[in-house]
Amino acid sequence: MLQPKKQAVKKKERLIAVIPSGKREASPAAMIYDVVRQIPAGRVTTYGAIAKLLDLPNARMVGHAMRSVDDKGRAVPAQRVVTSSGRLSHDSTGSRRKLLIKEGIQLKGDKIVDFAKLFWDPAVEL
DNA sequence: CTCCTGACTCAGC
DNA sequence: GGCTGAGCCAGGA
Repeated sequence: MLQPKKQAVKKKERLIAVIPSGKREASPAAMIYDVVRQIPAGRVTTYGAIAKLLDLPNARMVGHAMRSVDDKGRAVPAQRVVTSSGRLSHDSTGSRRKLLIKEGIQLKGDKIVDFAKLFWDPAVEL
């Protein structure tokens, strides 16, 4: 999947500890929001990484969670979440791309330059 | 409650 | 590197 992975250690427990009590595993979406919110500016992660961290069988729900959040106007940096190929998906107006660039991330078209270096692995960093 | 859709990913060509 | 098809689930209608 991803090369820069140092150690694919599951730190689910640790992550959950960071999540405000009350949410927990009430709904997978809630945990996803928390993870995404912890992505530092200037770094990016993938749907798959998050899905793996939370032991979700498919990364699709991560995207759906983002979508829902977006509709709700939630404060979640969805622009820092990309596909496993390091590309932006469904960047309707290119607004996400702009945000990333503003954070110092270089993009070639819809693909992230040095994706491997900018990749932020929640399982390792968290 | 059932059906449909979809911010994805992986294996195969 | 790119395209195609299939699998996976949650949330909305």
